[in-house]
Amino acid sequence: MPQRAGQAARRGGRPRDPNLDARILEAAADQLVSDGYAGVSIEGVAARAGVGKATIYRRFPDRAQLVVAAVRFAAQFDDRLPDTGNLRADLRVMIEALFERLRGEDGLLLTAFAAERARHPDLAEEFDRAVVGRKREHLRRLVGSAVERGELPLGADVALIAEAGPAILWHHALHGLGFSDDLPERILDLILGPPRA
Amino acid sequence: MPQRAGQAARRGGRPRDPNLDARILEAAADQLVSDGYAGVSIEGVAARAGVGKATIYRRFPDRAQLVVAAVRFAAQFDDRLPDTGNLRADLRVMIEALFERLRGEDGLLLTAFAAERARHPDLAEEFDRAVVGRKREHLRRLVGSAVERGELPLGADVALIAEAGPAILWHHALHGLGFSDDLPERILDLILGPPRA
Amino acid sequence: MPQRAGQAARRGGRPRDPNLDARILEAAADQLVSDGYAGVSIEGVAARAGVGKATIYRRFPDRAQLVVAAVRFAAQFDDRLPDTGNLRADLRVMIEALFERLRGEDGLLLTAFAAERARHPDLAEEFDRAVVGRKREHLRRLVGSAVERGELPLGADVALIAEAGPAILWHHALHGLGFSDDLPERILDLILGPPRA
Amino acid sequence: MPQRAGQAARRGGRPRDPNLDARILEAAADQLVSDGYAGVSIEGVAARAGVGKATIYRRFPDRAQLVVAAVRFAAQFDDRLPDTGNLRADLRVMIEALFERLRGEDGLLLTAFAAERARHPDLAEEFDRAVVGRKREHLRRLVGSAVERGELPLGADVALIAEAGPAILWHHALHGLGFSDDLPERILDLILGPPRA
DNA sequence: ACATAAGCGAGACGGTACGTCTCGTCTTCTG
DNA sequence: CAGAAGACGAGACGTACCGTCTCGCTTATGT
Repeated sequence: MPQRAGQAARRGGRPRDPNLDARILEAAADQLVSDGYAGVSIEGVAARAGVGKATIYRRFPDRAQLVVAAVRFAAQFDDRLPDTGNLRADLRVMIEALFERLRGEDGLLLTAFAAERARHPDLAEEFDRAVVGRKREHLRRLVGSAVERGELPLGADVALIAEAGPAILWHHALHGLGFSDDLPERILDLILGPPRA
Repeated sequence: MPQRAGQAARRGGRPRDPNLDARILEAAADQLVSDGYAGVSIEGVAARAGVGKATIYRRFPDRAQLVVAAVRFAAQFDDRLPDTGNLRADLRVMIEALFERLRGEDGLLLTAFAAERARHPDLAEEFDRAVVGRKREHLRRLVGSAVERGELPLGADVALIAEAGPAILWHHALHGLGFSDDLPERILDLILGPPRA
Repeated sequence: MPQRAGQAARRGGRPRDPNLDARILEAAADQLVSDGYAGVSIEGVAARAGVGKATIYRRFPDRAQLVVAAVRFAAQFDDRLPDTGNLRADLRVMIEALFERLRGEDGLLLTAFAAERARHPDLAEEFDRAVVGRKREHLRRLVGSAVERGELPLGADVALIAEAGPAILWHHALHGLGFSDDLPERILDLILGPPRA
Repeated sequence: MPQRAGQAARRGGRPRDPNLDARILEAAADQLVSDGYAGVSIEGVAARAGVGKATIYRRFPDRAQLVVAAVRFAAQFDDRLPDTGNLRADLRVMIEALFERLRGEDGLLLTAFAAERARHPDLAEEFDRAVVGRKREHLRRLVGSAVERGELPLGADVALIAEAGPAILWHHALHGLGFSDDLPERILDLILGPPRA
């Protein structure tokens, strides 16, 4: 996200060209996918976007921030959060959404980004709060409600059940373990037990 | 691991100074922990170790290899692989080993390194083959045997059960979710069901 | 000198603020004295003068012109051009004027500027045409008239006699040779011969 | 002159490649002549010399120093100092030497350098001591001897006569006044009087 | 009175060059 | 030969200005 994004802070001066935000982020995302994080040089992005270096530095203080923004931009996290009252169904929707992301085009982007989070805890926090956190909490709520409804036994480990799906999917992504089509269903079977006949 | 490690390939001349291996790897590990992978510059390591650059390049062809070696060196992966015939017990040993590592001093080193694997597939492969792979396969074997013994139902998802523990632990480490003492046991409960009375 | 100075070219619109001319030129002259020509950045001058960059570019097409104007402004070249019919007297007036300038406060400004002329021929031309040229020609005229009047012999080297004074003074300034009080008179003695009893 | 030129300061490490000194200075001098001082960019010189930027910065701390060195390199100041006992003849030799330099290929180089001296008094001093000073003193000696020999009247202004020639020549160079063939002789006539029949 | 037109502070824009840093290779000298 | 020291070509880093170009606003003039 470009610096000074929402603030109406400007008093004078020529306004930033919003088209450039997109061109820069696209270029950065392209570079990230094709050459990895190490290949995202500011000079390269500037050249690819047809933009001066200063125009990038005006928006992003350094490479890491640029990459974070590029990830958010390229992999628009606008997923709907399901809540039908059926735990297995809701869980399946959420797990499949992440599954599709990770095995799709955004996969590389996301795993490249996952690398960055460990290095920059502040960025990680910010990203988590804005994107991942929402989903984590929703998952917890879904599982919690299921316990209240009696769909799960009373002593069920809500937190762990909510976490396990994403944990396994990310583990696959980060270790290149492959994404066969039945993976989401297998995960559901593992954490909820096999579907009742 | 230094190049030409065991081979008796040398014919004459001054032998490599073995103290330097350690000094180099320590310097690299320090650097990795304090500044992340990007902070591990060959020049920096050379300076910190009081060594010439060529002395490093003589042992490691590039940064990635040096870092892998440094991680192996710093976090000696010499864990015993348990096989008592009791799945829950064996699993507990392995999960607790990883658990202690990740929440202990080596945690930062390992997560820093895990971050980089996504960025540098070559590095990841190299590390997996040498270190992680062995354990992954042993876990699979343990679970497989349990099915054969009847300790687990016939249709049990061996691969997923073997994976779930490490996946959840790494997820905690990479997302800063905390390592309360009961986490290993909760994981066992989740993937194996609660212990039989 | 600001572009479009006298022309009544304007038909409408807000008129230029004349105070700004002075503020800009003062800022530029300050900068020139303290940091040399290389230190005169348009952005710096704009900041120091509390003015937008465009306001400068509206008046001066580029740095060189701005600096020339600043020098003229700071070291007001409004010297009277003497013509009494007595060559030695007239020459003395002109030489002493330059002498006082070079050893006085403006000396630094002028030598700093003189240094740059060699580097920036455009700047030199512009300055010569506007400032130095007038005096050079006047000096030539004075010497020429003296020949016509018979004050100097017929074969006298008018051009060289006119030049020699400034040449020697500048040589002193640029080589730090000092400005003792009798220097002007010694110069007159050299190029005109000792005064007749 | 490259930094650390004569000192035997090195204890280890690969020695500087002396060929590069020449290639760099030639490139810089070329650039200086063809595009003026402003056209001497480090990047340009590096490219033209087929050399990395660091290789230049290792030798010269900045542009100015590089240019000074290039001037010294390109315009080897090895002139002979004449002393035949005939003032006019000796003076003519020295004045013609400077004359030829200033109107020849080195002229641009030298005037560009003259600019630099004003900015960096220390460099000026060093250069003067090594190159210009020798000639200045020799000129003074020549004129002084002429007085002693009775070739000049007893009250003659030795210092000024010695100075006038270079002063006028440099004045021509710095103000682009042209170098017609008879200039040296005219200067002699002015400061010594016309040759005796 | 009110459009027209320019001046103005501010600052974004595509560029170029700066001087610094590290890469991985190479060359020399000392043990 | 190993090792330290460090030069080398390459090229990215983040900064500073260049000269041009919008912005929203202010200030005259000319109808």
